[in-house]
Amino acid sequence: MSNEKIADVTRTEVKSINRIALSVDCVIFGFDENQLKVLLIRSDLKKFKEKWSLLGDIVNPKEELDSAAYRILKQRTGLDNVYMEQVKTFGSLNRHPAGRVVTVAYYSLINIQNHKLKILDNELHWHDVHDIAEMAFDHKEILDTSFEQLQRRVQEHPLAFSLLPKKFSLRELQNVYEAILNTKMDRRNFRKKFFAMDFLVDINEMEQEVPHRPGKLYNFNYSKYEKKKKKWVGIDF
Amino acid sequence: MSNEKIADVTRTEVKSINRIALSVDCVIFGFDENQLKVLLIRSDLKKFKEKWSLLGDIVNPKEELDSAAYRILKQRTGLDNVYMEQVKTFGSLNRHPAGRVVTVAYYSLINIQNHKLKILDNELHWHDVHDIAEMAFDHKEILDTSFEQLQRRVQEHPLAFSLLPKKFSLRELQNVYEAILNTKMDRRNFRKKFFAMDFLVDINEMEQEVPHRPGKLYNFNYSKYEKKKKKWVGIDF
DNA sequence: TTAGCAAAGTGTATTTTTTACACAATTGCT
DNA sequence: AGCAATTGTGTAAAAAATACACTTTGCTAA
Repeated sequence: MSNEKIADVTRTEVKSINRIALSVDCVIFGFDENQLKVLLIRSDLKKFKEKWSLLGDIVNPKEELDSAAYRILKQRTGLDNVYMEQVKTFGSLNRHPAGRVVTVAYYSLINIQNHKLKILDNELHWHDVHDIAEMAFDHKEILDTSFEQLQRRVQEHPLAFSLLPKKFSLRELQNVYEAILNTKMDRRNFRKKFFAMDFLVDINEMEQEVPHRPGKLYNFNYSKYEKKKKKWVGIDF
Repeated sequence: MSNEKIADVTRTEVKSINRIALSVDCVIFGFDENQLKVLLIRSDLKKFKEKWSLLGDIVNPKEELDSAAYRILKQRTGLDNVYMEQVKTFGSLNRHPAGRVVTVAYYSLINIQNHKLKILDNELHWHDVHDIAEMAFDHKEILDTSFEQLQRRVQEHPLAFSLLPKKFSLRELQNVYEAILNTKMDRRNFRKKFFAMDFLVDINEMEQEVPHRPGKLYNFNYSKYEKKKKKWVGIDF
């Protein structure tokens, strides 16, 4: 076969015998109790009973891939306007017991506080990313790949803010980085770096109801960031 | 729909009506005349006549995605054992005139000298990556995305060597980085950096038939690299 | 009210990494 | 023999990353 094969069918269609079931799987990350969490559902496949799986669904032939991923996210979390990124496509012949199902993996970052307001499905649970041994299908591999991609991307793009409320303290921000990168950072150097980038806006509010000196709250200024992306300094403590 | 839908069909199959044609497209990079090149074929679709397209084909339902990509590469270049990496999956509803065809993009890096020995198809041509305006389908977008991924990855992994013969001079190596990253680098600092990493093996040979002082030739020591990956220093001149 | 706790906030010195830069040596060519 | 082209080499300056400790603030509980 060669790519003329596609060409031949221009006026007809790709032979139906060559079609393959396509799904999307969403790795939904959240941040709570200073841990990076992932939203999973209890698998109801007999084969995988008691295992957890990612949130996914078959892609409709008339549906964009990204739309399918957003649809699932919306369905499961009630959330809109969420950071989402394609990770990789997994297509092992035997990855799904129902036959050949190729899946396109996405990860997304949500503010878990928002989500808590709308728990739609009590088979859904947040799991500590580092505390997951086995999963259904090849979902552990998908999760691992997504997590690695997140670790890489968070060092070069302002993703951490998607996991936090609009107002956050520097400590919370640092906690996100420490949770994702699984490291400890120096508080002073962390602050220095972020203030030097100059994308944080001091909103003149303080943390409330903390049993110690409250920290200042900040916003992330996305539009300023868009204008001077160049100035983003790698977070690689 | 929810992911129970997949579950329901465990013992049957994903409904055939939901299946989608799946293809792979290969972005095959080579390095020649100090330029980064990409191997394209003249599209024979009427709609895209006179446009160039990537090398691709439909994925057989019983074929792994990676295998399909390797199959195309082998067919078109005669080459085996080539560096290849999945880039992203493109699935716009109208990206292909034959109907819904979702395509998984791969890029690969080959030593163009090897390939020259086996030009199998005279509709194939090497194009300067920066000298491509329009392409068939959404292939320009796929090429751009792949090129950007290559630019990112080459700074963190020893990919450049895949574009060169086994024996190469430091000047050739630097030329690869300069071509991919589209920059000029300082020769002394470049040499310093690579020698510090200590993965180059001086094979005690010199360039032949150059009209000036010949440079030393080196191998890249992959096994040493595998052992101490940590020591790879980002190439970000 | 006050003492103690917990975390916020802050600056400097040291080390490491990156960058800038110029001249002698080698080979092929005429 | 001299020229052209490119290799090979070291050091100093600048920039970035790291290490590190004390004072301040607000809350809590005696």
